[in-house]
Amino acid sequence: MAAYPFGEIEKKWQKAWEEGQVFKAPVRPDPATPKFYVLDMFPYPSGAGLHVGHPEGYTATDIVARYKRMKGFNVLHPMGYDSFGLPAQQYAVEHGIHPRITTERNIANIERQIKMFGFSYDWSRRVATTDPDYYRWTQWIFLQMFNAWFDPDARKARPITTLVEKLKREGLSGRALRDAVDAKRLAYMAEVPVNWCPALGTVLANEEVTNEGRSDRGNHPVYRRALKQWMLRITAYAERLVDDLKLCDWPESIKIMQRNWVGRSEGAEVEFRMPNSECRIVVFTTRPDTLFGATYMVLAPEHPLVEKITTADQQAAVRAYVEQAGRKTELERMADAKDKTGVFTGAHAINPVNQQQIPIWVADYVMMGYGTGAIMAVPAHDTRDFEFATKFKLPIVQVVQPPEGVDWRGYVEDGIAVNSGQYDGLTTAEFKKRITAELEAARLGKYAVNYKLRDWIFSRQWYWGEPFPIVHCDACGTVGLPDDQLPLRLPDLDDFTPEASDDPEAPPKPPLGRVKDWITVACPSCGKLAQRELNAMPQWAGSCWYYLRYLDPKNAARFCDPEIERYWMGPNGVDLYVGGAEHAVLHLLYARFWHKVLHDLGHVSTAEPFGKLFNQGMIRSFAYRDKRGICIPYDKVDSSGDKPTHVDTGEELQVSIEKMSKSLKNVVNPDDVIAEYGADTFRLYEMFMGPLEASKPWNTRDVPGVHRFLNRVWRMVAGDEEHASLVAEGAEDAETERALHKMVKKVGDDIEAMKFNTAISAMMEFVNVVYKAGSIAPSQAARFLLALAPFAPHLAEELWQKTGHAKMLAHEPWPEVRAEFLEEDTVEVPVQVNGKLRGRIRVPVAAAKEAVLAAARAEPSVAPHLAGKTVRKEIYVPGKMVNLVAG
RNA sequence: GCCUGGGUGGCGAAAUGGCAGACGCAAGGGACUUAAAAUCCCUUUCCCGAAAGGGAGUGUGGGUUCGACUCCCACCCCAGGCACCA
Repeated sequence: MAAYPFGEIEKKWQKAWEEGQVFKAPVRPDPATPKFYVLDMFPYPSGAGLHVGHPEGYTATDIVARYKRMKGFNVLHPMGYDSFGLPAQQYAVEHGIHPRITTERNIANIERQIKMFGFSYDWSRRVATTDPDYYRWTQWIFLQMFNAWFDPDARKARPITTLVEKLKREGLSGRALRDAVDAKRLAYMAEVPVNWCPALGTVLANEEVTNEGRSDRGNHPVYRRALKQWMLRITAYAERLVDDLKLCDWPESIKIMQRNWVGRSEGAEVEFRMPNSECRIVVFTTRPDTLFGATYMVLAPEHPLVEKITTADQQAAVRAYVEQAGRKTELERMADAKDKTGVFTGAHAINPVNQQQIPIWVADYVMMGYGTGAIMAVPAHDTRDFEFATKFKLPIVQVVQPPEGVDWRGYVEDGIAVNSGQYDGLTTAEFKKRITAELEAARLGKYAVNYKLRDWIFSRQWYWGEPFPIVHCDACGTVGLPDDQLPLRLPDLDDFTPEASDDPEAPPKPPLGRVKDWITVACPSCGKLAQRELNAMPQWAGSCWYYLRYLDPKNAARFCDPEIERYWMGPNGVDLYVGGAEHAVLHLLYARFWHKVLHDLGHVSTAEPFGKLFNQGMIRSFAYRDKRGICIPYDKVDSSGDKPTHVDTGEELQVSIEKMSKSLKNVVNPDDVIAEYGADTFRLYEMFMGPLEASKPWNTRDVPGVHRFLNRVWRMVAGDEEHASLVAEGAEDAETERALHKMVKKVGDDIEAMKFNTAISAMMEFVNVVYKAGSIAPSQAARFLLALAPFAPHLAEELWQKTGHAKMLAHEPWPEVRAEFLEEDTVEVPVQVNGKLRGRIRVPVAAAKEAVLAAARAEPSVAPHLAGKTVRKEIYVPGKMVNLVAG
């Protein structure tokens, strides 16, 4: 395909933009100029480099950034790297290469790739989470949390000193005071059950554990085990994380996912007493109205009361069960969900509403981590209790009357109370309200809210993460480093392997523990020898606040200057944040949490970090399989016929659309596409494929289509050996001018609405109009180039220069749209008879209804359909449609 | 099981109460060329028909409306998320 010289042009303008610092945002912006902060989710610099999914979001934000600059905004459009993490750590373990080296290498490669696309990033603001100048402030924010507590009265975080004062006033001092304070910090240590993999020597996240209860990497056994870990008190923010979603202009589906993740539910805590025992079992229930139907109770295997209440003759069975349950990972417990197991403790509890004695069981379908770790079981109206009761032959008592024709067994919706004494006849809602109030009055229960959300396990036993700025001192306890000792740098190391062990009970030995001259340090508080914290932070840490560092990346005195923060973040935070939906919950929830802590402590001005969020869809691609199910690479597929066939054997192949992956041999490499067609074509293709939010398949066959369009633009403006340019002085044509205004308006509106695919088709239509007309005036060509520039910036700049403009177009104003060019004198109106299209009439825009209807009835293609019928109803939607209802 | 999206030509898609298939790909035809590539022009939802024209048509079945791809009800299929959360 003969093509415009994209390779040369793209290099030329990328160099010009970089050397001219064309996209550098002002360091001290003028508050009078409106701002726009458009942000991409920064990538993890993996060894595989960019895939075609990355530039999809980056192109979209680049279009918006370039457009907003032309509209007169100060645009902040930065890029950086989320460079701590497990892959570099594992690579280091396997190849003995320092993760810093591989990380630097990978960043260099991915940055080279990103720069090929000509994105208008302000590279002077680049950050990497592994830079000591960056993680210094990650550590500083951690210390902010360590030195803060959540004041339930103020519903916000406050400095820990306010708690110390308060507790002192209450008479605490010494060790007791310290323990009480430590237990309330936003960053605290606690013994929690974790997925412990002794062979890897680290704790694993749930998603790193397979269904078989083994490690995703290496297939080593994983055990459930209680270990002392750093925790962040995100649960204190559960309510605000849900409530403040109303401030976020986000896709509703993402908000729903976040709400579900936090999982707020309202109900009551109810206390069950036991005969002949002081023990009391507190349960959480969302259905206090079903108390009369509670026929047994269940404790989680880890529940502290299990041991105390189990009777002698059940001791052995309960112990065996608890021990076996403890060995299962959370995932195994879920896998066994269908088949309920459990053991009777021999003990009974008293149902507070009817004084009945009901048996207490232990079963692993009750989780220690949710509610109180104990439930009242109402088998008639809870699916799980129903299954359990059926299996173990426990009584099932109806207490809710479902609507006519619905079986009450297993009915879990609302209904009318029955078999509930004085409460019979109440609706579920009324009953809940009354019983909760009465339990509260009798001191047997209270209104309660529970969340699925758990506190965030924040430590990892690996090397390649931010070190905790913490020392452990025998005399002073856990002490944060003073600011002047930050950053606490990662010490160098030759062997990154966490100490592996076959013994699941052996204590963790993080790799940092081997750096003998690093681990001991003078306690910042008392000066005696103390031990550094040996764990490192998880990968999420650095990405929780990077959008703030971009604002003021070189500031050595603060994480960000407050005045600069107010300018770029006000009033609603980041104006546009684009990334994949895979971060819908964790990254976005964690970042919101950190932001709220910083907000409470007065360090940032907004309640929410990301005002508007947009999720790009996943780009997948075709995968071809032969009869045996073996994947065939693209260069072995012949798709010239009706059905794809194998180039060598001619065998017909099965096509499917899948995620790109090496094993499916369907990965498209951006480098190859750019080499063949150029970056502008790549950008345009990804934006033209379909709506940004939709998941769609990459189809290499379609790429030449947009490339052809760019060639047409080139020839239209510059011509080539065989074709003269269509630009001609004095070619101002009214039709072209009208088409141009219409196009500019549509492109502008579509960019604002993130509908890039239809913006591109509008530009294609305009070029088709010009080719039909045969010429275009210079001023029209110039305005067309301005509209094209956000999408295909290299080509636009080159043609802009070729048409005699000395200054770059990057900061030219967006072309003006004038209403008089959008209006037409006459309009074509379709005419329907009984809702069926029969003809079209052309009428003046302002024509009266009667005149239009008369013209419609008279239209030759319409009249025959009315012959012999009475027109019963006439509808005219001005400028849109006529419908004649006849019978 | 629950919660989100989505299902429109041979393919990617457009239209979100008012002309279904814009724009692009692929395919077919034509022009240019010794030829090919590139380029330009035309055709292209399906069925009946030589044509004019007619009929059907947006996953399936109902409904609301003068009018439904669009709104409502039920169902089927695909993708993503959650999943013993009491």
